[in-house]
Amino acid sequence: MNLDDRKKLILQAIVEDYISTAEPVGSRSIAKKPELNISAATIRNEMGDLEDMGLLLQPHASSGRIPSKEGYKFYVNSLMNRYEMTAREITRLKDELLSHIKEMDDIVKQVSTLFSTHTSLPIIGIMPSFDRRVVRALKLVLVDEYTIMVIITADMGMIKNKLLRLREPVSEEFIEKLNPILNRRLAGKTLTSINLDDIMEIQNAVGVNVEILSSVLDLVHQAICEMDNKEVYAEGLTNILRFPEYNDINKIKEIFEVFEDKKDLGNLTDMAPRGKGIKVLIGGESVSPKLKDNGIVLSGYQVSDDMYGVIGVVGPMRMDYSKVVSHLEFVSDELSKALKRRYTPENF
Amino acid sequence: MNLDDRKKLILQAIVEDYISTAEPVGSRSIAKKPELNISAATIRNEMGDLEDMGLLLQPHASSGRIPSKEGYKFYVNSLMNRYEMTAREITRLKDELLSHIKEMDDIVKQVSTLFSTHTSLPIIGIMPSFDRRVVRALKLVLVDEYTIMVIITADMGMIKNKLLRLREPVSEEFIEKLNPILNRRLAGKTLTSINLDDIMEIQNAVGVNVEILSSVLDLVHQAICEMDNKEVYAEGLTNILRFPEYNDINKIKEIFEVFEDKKDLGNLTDMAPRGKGIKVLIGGESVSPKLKDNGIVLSGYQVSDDMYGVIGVVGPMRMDYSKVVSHLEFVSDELSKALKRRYTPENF
DNA sequence: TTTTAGCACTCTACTTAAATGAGTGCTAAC
DNA sequence: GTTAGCACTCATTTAAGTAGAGTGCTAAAA
Repeated sequence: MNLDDRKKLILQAIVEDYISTAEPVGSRSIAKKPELNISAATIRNEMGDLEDMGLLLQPHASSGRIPSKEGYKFYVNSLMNRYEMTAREITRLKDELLSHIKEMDDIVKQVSTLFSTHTSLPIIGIMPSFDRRVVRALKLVLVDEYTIMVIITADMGMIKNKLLRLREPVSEEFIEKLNPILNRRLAGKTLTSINLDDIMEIQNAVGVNVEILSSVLDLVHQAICEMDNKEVYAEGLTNILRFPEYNDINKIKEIFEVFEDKKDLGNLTDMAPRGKGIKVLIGGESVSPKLKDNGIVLSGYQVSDDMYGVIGVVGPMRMDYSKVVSHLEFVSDELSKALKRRYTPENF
Repeated sequence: MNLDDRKKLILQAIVEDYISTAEPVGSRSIAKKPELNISAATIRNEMGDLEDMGLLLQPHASSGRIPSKEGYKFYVNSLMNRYEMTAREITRLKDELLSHIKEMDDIVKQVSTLFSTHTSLPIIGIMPSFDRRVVRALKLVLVDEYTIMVIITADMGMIKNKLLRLREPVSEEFIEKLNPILNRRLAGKTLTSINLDDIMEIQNAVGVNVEILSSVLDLVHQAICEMDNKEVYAEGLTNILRFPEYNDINKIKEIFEVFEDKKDLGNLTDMAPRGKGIKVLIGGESVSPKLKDNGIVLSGYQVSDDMYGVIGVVGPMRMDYSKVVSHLEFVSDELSKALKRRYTPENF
């Protein structure tokens, strides 16, 4: 798509006007801007061209124009000015984040909540997936005679645990015998690479007490599988209700359903940039058809080279991308830093 | 409040009509009912009386009547017929519950979700509070040199755990020394009764290694405090949007805010009946002012004599209390049974 | 060739008025 | 005490008219 400078200026003016007013933009209101010294009639002609090119839409014959999906995309990719956060804003945001984060284990959820109040927009936070982690140690603890806790320590200091309830009692000695075997066989593997074969092998290696061993191992395997589920937080959804595009109850229903189920939101992991950087989705149909009229600004945050989570801002398609992008960039960066600090080996 | 039989019949008819239609009820539509053989004019007179008594309201001068808050209360307490679930319904509900519950630890959340789809109403589930539990054992496990896991086993087979991240490394021996001391001092106490004094006492009793001990003990204390937070689940809130009373965006905002924050919902614990039985709240202002126009049907479910959680159904004040009450009673009962089965000592 | 002023035309949103109808309250008769 | 009848009220719907924002097109100006 190639536009001359004047068309670009006009498109930009229309998009920004529409973003801030939510009303279709007419030629006159653009002509009034002092920085553009063009008559309304000329702008009308240009608008007609932009519409032909698919960048603008006319809700009805005698109304102003609104940006089309393509129009937003072009704006975000080529026209949008970078919003520079003021020193004030930076301080405020930093304060908000730092002063309210209580527990490190819960940091992604908390940052999502705080950032949601900050932006008055819904925020989605996805925990880094555990699956690429290399198992450092696996510990079975006998809690009571029918209950074992599996504690998996992976690299980066990630720790997960799970309770196993058994049908038959086990003894302390059994656990103590099993522990070194499990560790010898599983340490050094990534969680995803541990499969039933490994488990079977261990079973064969031990030989004794087969019946109970197999049920324990089966549960360990289940536990491992469950652990690589990524957790998805969705915070501050009610904020979306302040937008006039959510005057319609069916729209409200749709978006709340997506956020209630959360399953589709997991798809965002594949769409966010791995390392630094921001991705803007104009229309979230690739996440869920119900998000087709939304804009989503995504960022990956990093804990280590091969471990990243996702944090994203959801709004109507008509959202202040420029501002959201800078703020999200900042938050995502702070989050990465905090997590790196937390999970860097030196800190252990 | 004393009503003659005819007034009762009329009030009941009005409430039930309004519950199913959401439209103000006129004298004629009541007069048409064959079981009442009274003319519309008479009914008008009676309606006037019922309005004077504060049981009915007239939205505007020439409209039909709707039940007032008092009207609903009277209906629920004195007029409502018990809804008997059909065999079909019972089978269906049982199937739904049994076939979908995967993990016992998560049962309350899952039952809430399932029951919410079943009733097409929002469900609130509150986990039994841990605070009355008597500590049976407390186990510190060294996960890595900077990380300890506290596992608390209480009576009824309840188990909770928490990670403690330390600033200084600790040794295996230290943990092994601490474990029996902690157990000796804390076992047999209820979680709420464990306070800083106990912790201080232990610290004095040990004496050595004071600095690190105090931070460990401090964290243990924190962990214990955190554990008696009751978890609140709120599932299927979007279901509320199908009611015409939620055509108003501000109403939607209000109720979603309550459910998003969840803090106020914790108040429900004090309002639910302890043992068997159902409590109906007409207007939830005692929970949160934002729920003043809602009806809430509550039930306690029991794990043991002194351990109960809450499950409740939220709807508009105009909801089918009769049906909801029976279904909730049934579900709450099943939940109690399942939990008792799970947490009964014989099963360990 | 490009830009602009002018004007007729279109379409929505708002206002006003009238018609509809559900439902009441009151009165008088049963 | 009950009921039929009737005048009255008020929300809702329908229709018509108006205002206003904005366009597209044409013809003149640059």
